[in-house]
Amino acid sequence: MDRRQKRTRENIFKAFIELLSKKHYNHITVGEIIELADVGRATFYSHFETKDFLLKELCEELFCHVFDHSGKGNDKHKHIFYCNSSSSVFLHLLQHLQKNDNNILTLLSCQNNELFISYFKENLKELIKNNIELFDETKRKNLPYDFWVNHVSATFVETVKWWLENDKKEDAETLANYFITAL
Amino acid sequence: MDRRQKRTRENIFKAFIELLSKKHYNHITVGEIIELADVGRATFYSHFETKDFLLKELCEELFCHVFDHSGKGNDKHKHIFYCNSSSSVFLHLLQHLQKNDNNILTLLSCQNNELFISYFKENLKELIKNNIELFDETKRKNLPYDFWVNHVSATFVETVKWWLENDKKEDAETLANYFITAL
DNA sequence: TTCATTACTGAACATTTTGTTCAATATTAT
DNA sequence: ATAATATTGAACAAAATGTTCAGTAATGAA
Repeated sequence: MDRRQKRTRENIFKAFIELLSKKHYNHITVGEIIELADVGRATFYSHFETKDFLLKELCEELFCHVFDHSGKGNDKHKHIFYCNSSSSVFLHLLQHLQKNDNNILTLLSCQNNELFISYFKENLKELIKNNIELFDETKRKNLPYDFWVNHVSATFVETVKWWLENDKKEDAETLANYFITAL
Repeated sequence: MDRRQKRTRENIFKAFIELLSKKHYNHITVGEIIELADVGRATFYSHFETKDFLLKELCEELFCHVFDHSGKGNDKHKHIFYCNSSSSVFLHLLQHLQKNDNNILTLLSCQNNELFISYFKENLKELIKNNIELFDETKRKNLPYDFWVNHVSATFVETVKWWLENDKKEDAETLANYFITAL
C-alpha cells in the first residue's frame, strides 16, 4: 500500500478517535475530522464512503487486531486465553486494557461507547466459546448454550464498564474476583 | 394543557416511534417526522428544541410511566415488585413487556435499542435496590453494592435482549428460570 | 535519475437538512 | 362572543453532505 494512503488513513483514524473522546459521534462532522486530520475533503471521501463507514472500519481494524482469532500470525494476542482458570483470563485481558492498547480503553470510555462495547462483546463471545470449560459447569448445563455464552460475555463487559465508570480505582486482581464471584 | 398541544405531541411521538421501528435514529430526519405526524415544521420546533430532545422526552415519558417510582398514584405499576421471590418479579415485568405496553417492546427491539436499553436498565436498578433482599445473599455480601445492583440489572436486561433476538420463542416461566439460574 | 502512476488538494458546486421567522388562520377555554 | 393561544406554510439563512475536476505532489519501479 502506498505510504500516502496509509498515512492519510492513520491521520483520519487518529483525528476521529480524538474527537470521539471529546464529543458524541452524532455531533462530529466530516468537516471537523478532515480539519483535525489535515486532509482534503475529497481525500476523505476517497477513503471512506461516509462517516458511518469510517466508524465501521475503525472498529474492525481495532478489534480484529486485538482479538486475533486466526490461527496464524505471532502469538502476542493468542496467548490471552492460554490460561487454566477463568480469573487469569480476565487478568490478561484487563492488563491489555489498562495499557490502552490501540486506544481501546479510550473508545470503551467515550460517550458513544455502545458502538464499541458491542464489538468488544462479540469478540469476547468467540473467545469464551473457545474456552467455555473454564466457567461454572452446572450453570452451563442448565442453560441454553447461546444464553450462557452471552451471559458470561455480558458479565465481563459489565464488569469493565462498572470499573470505567468508577474511575478505575480497583486493581486487576480485585476486579477479577468480582467477575468470578458474580458469575 | 390545551387539547391541540396534547394532540400534536402525541402525533409526533407516534410518528417517531413508527420511524424508529423501521430505521436508525441517525437517519430519521425532522422532515420525515413532521410529514408522518402531519404537523407543521414550526409546530415541531415549538414543541421540541431538537430531535435529541424529542428522544429524551419520549424516553422519560415512557419509562417513568411504566416504572412509577413515586409512592403516590394508583397501584397499577407499583405492584410489579410486590412479590416474594425474584422469579415472580421477573414474571410480572415480562408480562408487561409482552403486552407491548407503551410500545416499550417496540423500542427495546428497534435498531437503536441501546438508547432505550439504558433507560430500561436505570429504572430497573431502582426497583432492584428497593428489593435487593430477593436476590442471592452470599454474592450480595461479597461484592460492592453498586456492582451487585448493576450485575442483577444487567443480567435482567441481557435476558430480555437474548429473548428478543431469539424471536421471543420462550414463555415467561422458562425465561424467568434462565434469569434466576444465571444469577 | 527519470518517468509513469497514483494520491492528494482545494475550490467550487448541487443538494439536503436544520432551525428560525412571521403574518395569516384555526382552535380552544371561559 | 371573544381574547388568548396553537398551528400553519412559506420563505429564509446557515450548516453539512457528498461530488467533481483540473492542478500539484509524492511514490515506486526501471
